[in-house]
Amino acid sequence: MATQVRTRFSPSPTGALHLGGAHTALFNWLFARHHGGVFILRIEDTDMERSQAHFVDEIMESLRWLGLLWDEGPYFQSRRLPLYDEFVQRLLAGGQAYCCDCDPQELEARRQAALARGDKPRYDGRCRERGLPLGPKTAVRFKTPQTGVTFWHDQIKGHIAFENQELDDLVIRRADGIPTYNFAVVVDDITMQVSHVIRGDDHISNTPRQLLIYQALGAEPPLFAHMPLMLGKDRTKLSKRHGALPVLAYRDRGILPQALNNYLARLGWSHGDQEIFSMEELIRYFSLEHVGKAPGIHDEDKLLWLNSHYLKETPPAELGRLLLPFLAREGIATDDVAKAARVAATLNKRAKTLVEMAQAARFYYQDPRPYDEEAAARYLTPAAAPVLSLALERFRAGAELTEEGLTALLKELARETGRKVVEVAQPLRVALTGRAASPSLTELIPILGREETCRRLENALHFIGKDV
RNA sequence: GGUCCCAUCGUCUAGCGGUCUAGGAUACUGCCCUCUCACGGCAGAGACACGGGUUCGAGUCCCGUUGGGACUACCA
Repeated sequence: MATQVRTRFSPSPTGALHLGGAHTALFNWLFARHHGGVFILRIEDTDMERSQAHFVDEIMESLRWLGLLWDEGPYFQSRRLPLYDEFVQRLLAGGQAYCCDCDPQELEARRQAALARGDKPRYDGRCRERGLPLGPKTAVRFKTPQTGVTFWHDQIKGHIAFENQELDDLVIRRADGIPTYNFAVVVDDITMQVSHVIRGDDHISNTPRQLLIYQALGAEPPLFAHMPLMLGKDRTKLSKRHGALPVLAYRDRGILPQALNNYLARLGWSHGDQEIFSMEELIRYFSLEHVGKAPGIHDEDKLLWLNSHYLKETPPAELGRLLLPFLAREGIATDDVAKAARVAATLNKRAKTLVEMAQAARFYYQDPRPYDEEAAARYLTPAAAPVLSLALERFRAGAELTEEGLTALLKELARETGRKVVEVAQPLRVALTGRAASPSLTELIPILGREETCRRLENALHFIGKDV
């Protein structure tokens, strides 16, 4: 085994990077970083039909956004074809593989028939001893030992063993010359000197086949670690149907990368009772020993909780900068980072995502009318007019726009109109924000400014039907 | 169907034979704080799938049952 830790993340570009892929990528990245090793990105694009270049870009953009930067690659399997051929030749020469000209369609029909009969659908090895030469219409199959046991010590699951007789002679090189997954992976992991293969446990049943190929090639296999899968609410493999979106969709929903990393890290891995981890802590504490065996169900609520935590932790200046594009998407065009920062500081305890925050920020930038119907009906009543008038008077007269000053003002207004503070605050709130719930008046009024505050109070008085 | 993997609160998990009348987090409920909504604080409810062993002693070890999942391609 290589002395240096080398891990790889090897997505196939047949779709966007989803949560499950990010989970795998994160564990590989953390393991490499923890050991001061190398994290490799390899694109497994041997499925020419379904692979698309733009998915490669999207996968890389997703990883960059998460901060999971790779040290080597991206390598593309489609550009390493001669290498795979070389290894195929070695197996062919050693009698560990053979050519097969069985018709794929016929094979498929036999497969279906076996399945229908309730039999195990496996290749019957009819070309095994025919000694066919490599031709344009021949595939190459691996000669799987028909007896014996193949086993390994999984770094997460422990001892796992398969009877070789359960396996059949898999195709390692298609008739078109393109290697298949199980073969290309082995050749790549050997030549890239991968030390630890950390992947989803849906690959467990591929492992014995790969191990047998390492053996035939006389190469020492890497260590394997099969991590539990992420399941949807219905406990089946996570997919789009579960609302498990591509990584970039989480970005667009206003999820912070740190929240997603923290969430993904804690799914399947733990460090005592700790829930919140900085990337540095994750790197420091991560270990395969503390990765659990049981699959985890994706829990959107927990992600949102972590996101709201990080929203509260992010410094206002940074938050303001992050908020701008989300404001733009709400139709609020502004490049005033300083104001966005002040706005964000009043909203970060009240929002779970940047999208929510941008929506809640609307009143800071736009007239609050039309008022929320229910709120207006309840608070913008003739009975509230005296409060609004008096407030308007004070603001015009230069009431101090500081938190202390405004706190005092609210109390004065209450005393002078003979009401409770809440009874003056709510009409003011609806007049200024259009809604019955908002950040504190004492922090929102200074941001609105004197002029705008007065204008909104006048508008509210007009709304009630009282001239100013 | 076959092979393989898995099994603690709804969910994420701590637990590596005795300290477990099972801990934390989230979600939920109630109370407090309070200009609203949040935040925060406090409290509550909520789990070792079942059955056999092993052991002085089992959530922790073994076997079985049940349940769930993955794989079963000239996809990856």
